[in-house]
Amino acid sequence: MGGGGFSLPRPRPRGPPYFGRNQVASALHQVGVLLELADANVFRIRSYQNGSRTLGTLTDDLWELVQTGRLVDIKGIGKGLASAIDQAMRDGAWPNDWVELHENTPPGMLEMLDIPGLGPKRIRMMHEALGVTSIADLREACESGQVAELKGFGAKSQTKLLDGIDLLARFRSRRRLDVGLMYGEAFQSRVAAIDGVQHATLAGSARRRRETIGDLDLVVAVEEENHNAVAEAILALPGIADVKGAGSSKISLILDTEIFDEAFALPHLDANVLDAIGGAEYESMEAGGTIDAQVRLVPPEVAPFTLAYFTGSKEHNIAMRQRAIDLGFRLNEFGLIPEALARDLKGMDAAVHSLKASSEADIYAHLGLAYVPPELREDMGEVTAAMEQRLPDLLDATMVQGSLHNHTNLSDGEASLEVMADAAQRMRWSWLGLADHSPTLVIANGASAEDLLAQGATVRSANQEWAEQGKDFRLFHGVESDVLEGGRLDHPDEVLNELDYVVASVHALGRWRGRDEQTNTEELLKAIDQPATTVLGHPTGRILQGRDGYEVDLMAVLDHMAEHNADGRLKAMELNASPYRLDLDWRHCKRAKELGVPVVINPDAHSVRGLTDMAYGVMAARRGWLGPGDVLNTLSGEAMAARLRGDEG
DNA sequence: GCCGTTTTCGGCCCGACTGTTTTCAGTCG
Repeated sequence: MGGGGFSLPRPRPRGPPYFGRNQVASALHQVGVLLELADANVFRIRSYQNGSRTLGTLTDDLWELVQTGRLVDIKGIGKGLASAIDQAMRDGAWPNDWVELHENTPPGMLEMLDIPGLGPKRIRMMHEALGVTSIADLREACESGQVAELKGFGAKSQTKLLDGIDLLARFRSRRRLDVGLMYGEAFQSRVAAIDGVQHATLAGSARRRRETIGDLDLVVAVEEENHNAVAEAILALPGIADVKGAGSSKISLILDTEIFDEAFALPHLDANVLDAIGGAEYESMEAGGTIDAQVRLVPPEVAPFTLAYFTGSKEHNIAMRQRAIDLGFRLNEFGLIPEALARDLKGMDAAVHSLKASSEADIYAHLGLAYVPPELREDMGEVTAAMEQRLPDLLDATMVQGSLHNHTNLSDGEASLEVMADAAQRMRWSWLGLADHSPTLVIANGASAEDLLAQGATVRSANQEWAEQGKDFRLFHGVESDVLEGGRLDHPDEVLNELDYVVASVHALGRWRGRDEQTNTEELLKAIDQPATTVLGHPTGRILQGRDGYEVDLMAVLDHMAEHNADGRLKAMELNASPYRLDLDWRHCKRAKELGVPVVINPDAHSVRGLTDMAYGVMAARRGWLGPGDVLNTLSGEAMAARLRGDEG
């Protein structure tokens, strides 16, 4: 994550350690990709990929493991990787062969990996035979007919490559969760309505509620004899821009906005976010956008296995397969088959011997596992937890009583305090926090101290009125303060002391993205140490599909916040619920929970409709293993008031 | 390159589809 370009991370100015955990993970990922293009052993490639993944989610202090020689204790890090990491962190230089791989691989070959249907093997073949080193070269080679003459290629491959290049130029490869779910739910309901379809279920990353969705997976339960008729009906649906492939059990499509009954409309966006994702150009692209979809047609008795298989993730499936193998079974999209009966049989032939399952829960039960909710299927320890019956009870949207970070028309929100409060009550919340922008953020009409304090008076009188009416609803009055040089906040203490809470957020992305991880982390820690700071807002500043966040060691930030909380000072981490942000990332939610750092899910609403973004925040929180006790949003108005005052319990 | 209550060597998840082949390699999920 982060960093942007594809080059080995540069050492920190002060060391050792010269590299942080994220930088080592990034280097391993890059070497994995470069090895693919270099035609290396696939299992060697996988080792680098596994290593990168492991370090990306490692909670132990990597530098400490290096110093105590315990790197090899990490599962997936062996002698080879350990010695490379050890040397790099101590000396500030990556291994020579890694550097050489980079130098010997033209950057254009990396870009070609994004072309659909083209992988490392054929990129390499074209490189060696035709000297193709970029997408532009590839287009030329296709147009002049050279590619079709290569062994293993033909006229069709050549045409598909040209199509793929066009597709790459027009569309992004992944869609945000909110957009992906819109397409997915529209497609699912159209397919479910076809005669002969028993049920159609959205699987894949959409069902796991990932922050972005690559393509839609739809598992469709249909009796065998109806497969052909249903397949034909699907291919005749509106909104199919292209058919990439259609077999007896699998259909691969590209959907466009014709899939929607109503015209495709974008939500209101604040200027900041719109700018980061490309402004008006983005809006027109989104309105003309597409998404890939894979449909699997299976007999009803097989559907639970297919659904589990295509809900994934790949890593979760590998862990599940391993569990099945350990128990003497073979697990695939057709069934859970005792190895003794399956023997040499393949696919559906073997599946006739499968154990029965009427739902996914049965499959987990056959394997001695508790049911794993889709959001957790990422191989982040959920299979082991399911084995030991210690999966968390997850948060759900009905448990939410309020949120802290929302805007009114005092700064850049659309609606007044009264309208926002009314909307929150209609959502059955019992409290709402208002945190308008501070003066430094001129672009967002940051409010002066005077206006802010006047808003506080309005809040108090509104609260008094509700109390007198016996209504269980209250407003909390805060501010979203910019984090300034040296981690200072944007108002003097005497102003901040008048407020219920302070959300400290970084907005000067230009400055923060130009600096190294260590400097950013130190400045963020200082902002957290300010006595008035209650919440750290959108902690990395990322805009999904728009821009990377600034570099920061969030594990260190969370450790620091944990110390404050242990000493009785409330320092909460925001999970910004806007589908354009979903920042805190779910991987770090899990860490916050382990450390006892409270998370507060905030829609960062700039309008009444913005409050409904809360739903995406809850999805991300579930992915991060958070339960009702891990977030502030489930507290009653009274309990929340006590937490903000600093009372115990 | 990693890993080992069958192994320090020989495995490493596995099936569908496509386009090129006439038995298979590449790509994808």
